[in-house]
Amino acid sequence: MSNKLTIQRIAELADVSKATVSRVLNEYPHVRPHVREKVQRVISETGYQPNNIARLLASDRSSIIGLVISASAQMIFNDPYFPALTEAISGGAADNNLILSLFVSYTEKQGRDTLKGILAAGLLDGLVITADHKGDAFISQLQEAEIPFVFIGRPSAAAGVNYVDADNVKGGYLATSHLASLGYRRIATIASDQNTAGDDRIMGYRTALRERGIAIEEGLLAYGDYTLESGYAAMNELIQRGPEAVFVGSDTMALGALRALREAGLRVPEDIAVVSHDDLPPAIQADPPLTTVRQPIAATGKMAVEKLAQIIINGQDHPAQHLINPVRLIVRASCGAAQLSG
Amino acid sequence: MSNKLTIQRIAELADVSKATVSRVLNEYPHVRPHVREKVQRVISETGYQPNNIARLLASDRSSIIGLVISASAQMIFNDPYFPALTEAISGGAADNNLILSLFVSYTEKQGRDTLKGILAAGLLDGLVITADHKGDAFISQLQEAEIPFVFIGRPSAAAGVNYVDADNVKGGYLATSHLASLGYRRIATIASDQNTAGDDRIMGYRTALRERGIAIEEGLLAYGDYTLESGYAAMNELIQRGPEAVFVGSDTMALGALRALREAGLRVPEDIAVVSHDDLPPAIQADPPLTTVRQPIAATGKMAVEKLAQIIINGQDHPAQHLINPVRLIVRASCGAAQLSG
DNA sequence: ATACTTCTTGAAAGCGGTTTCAAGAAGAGT
DNA sequence: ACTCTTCTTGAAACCGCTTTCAAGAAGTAT
Repeated sequence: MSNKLTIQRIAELADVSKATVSRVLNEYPHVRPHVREKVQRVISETGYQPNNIARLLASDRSSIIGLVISASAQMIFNDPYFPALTEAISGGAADNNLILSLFVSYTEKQGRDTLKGILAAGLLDGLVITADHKGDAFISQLQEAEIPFVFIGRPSAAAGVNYVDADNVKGGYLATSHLASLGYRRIATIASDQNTAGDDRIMGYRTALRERGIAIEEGLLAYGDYTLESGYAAMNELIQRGPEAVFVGSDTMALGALRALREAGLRVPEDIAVVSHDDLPPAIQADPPLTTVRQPIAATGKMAVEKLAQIIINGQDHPAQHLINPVRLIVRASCGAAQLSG
Repeated sequence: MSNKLTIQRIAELADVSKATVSRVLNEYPHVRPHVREKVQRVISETGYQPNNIARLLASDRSSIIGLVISASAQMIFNDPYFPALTEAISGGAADNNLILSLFVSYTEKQGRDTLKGILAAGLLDGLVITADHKGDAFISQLQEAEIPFVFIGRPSAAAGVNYVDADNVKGGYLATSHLASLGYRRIATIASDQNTAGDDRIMGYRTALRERGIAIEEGLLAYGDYTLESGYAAMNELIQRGPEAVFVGSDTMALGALRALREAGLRVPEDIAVVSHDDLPPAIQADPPLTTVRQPIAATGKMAVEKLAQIIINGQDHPAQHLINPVRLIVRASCGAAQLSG
């Protein structure tokens, strides 16, 4: 309604055909420089903005991608991970001239329904999927719909699926090795068995211990679901086992672990060292500040969108790509390293 | 591409014209029940889904609404407020058959640019705007574009603007009155002067004190920006003044305040009582659990979308509506009430 | 010059719906 | 039985842009 200008009007003003205006708009070759300039002048003078909808209809592309977040409410609201990721993806979409639509669901079943609706509507060019569960149920649905998609976080059935992930094995390895190198031997871990990130971090943990010839004591492995509460509960369990150090699978769970330790009268790092994972704001705010494995969330989000944009334009590549982002250890006070060296 | 079915094909199968199929699709009257059923049968048998884009082009409506979040990264990542709100709006959009697009910006200037892009693209039917600043700059831009919009949180220039907000004055009033009724006299507050929510809560605070005949001591007012850190800093300032109680403008800032108190060796609620605002998860997780004013974030988000949907369909109403959601006090341990009564 | 290519360009045919318009069918009133 | 309304319905125009196709213009090789 605000936009009375159509391509037809511009064509008239520039004294060419609609087709030529369209060519200029889409930067096609085969337009004489002289004509191209004239059209561009008219466009900028009038402030003409092509109608996207019409464009989409004619070109069979919407430039809208969806971000599907399927995770428990607990997790979405208490761990800054999802906000951080969402923000990165939002920015990435803007950079790629894509509109980002957001779909949030709390359970796997709800996620499937949401997805069904999205796919049926057929408005989206592609999807970025991220879930706190293994989410394989989504994959067949997506593949059937033949819509381009990229996962964030490796799905457990990853064959043929494009995904972007952090190097979680390395993350668990770095954290654990760091603790081991500081001389700790009884190193516990609080991980998650809900998704592959948790599995991978445990694998890194095991590898690090094995490499150092430290026997793995299954009683030193506890599980949480990324919430502060679960970290608290898991730590309380572990305390019985008298660990010297603990690698916690997320900053938020580490906050819970710290609370459990404080209540038990244990000092960090003097009585027990803590290293966590993610390096989100809580890590710095914690008392003591957490030594943690930094995960490049912003880069991950951006890469996912870029990969998706590329698939949308060029078609799926074979084989599917698995993009793994490097992680690195950020040393703060909770591991006791500063204390030892200082 | 997956969808080879067109309205034309359905028309052929049902042995009617495209126009009639369209009428059935849009639930228009003047179609014989018998014909309507036949068409519906064909539609459900084939699983036909009308092409949205085409629909939009023809009907000049996109069914896409935007959510513009303009707030500092600090705030978006550290306060569950925005995730909670986003989730509610996402759900509300789904309920109203609207697609939600997300736009995040960190600064007011960036927000204006984002908005400019959105408006120029002309793809959206309406916008929900929420900002941590007073954000009035957006309003003229929106009004010029003649796009329907609803604010969440009262903009300072609210005339003629539809908005949904919590009853912040009441929030400040309830919190402060509660503390006063428990016998505290030197009641401090940590508020924000960045947005109207903060202003309103302070107003409620002042009113409550005035009503009880408690003199207002300007030194007992400190300011924060909704981050944990700012709550910590503000509390440290206030400690000098020896308050008996403090009303903190958000749960997250209260967490910071609690830390400052703990470090100062003050016990909550024995040495100083704390009441906060929002009742988001941190309030329960805090130690001690926070007495806080519950703000119906989910309802607010939902109402905003519904209001927007209504404006999109029926046009702007005059005068603009201001929807204020009630708040209520949730009593937990941090105010000392339980202790007194138990 | 002549015959081919290669460029440029506009006309027109979509894209898949919605909406207008007119006409035939059915119902109402006298 | 006849006229005037009100229902139903299909044909066709239209939404605003992209893309195909064909033709005229320009450039090149003989």
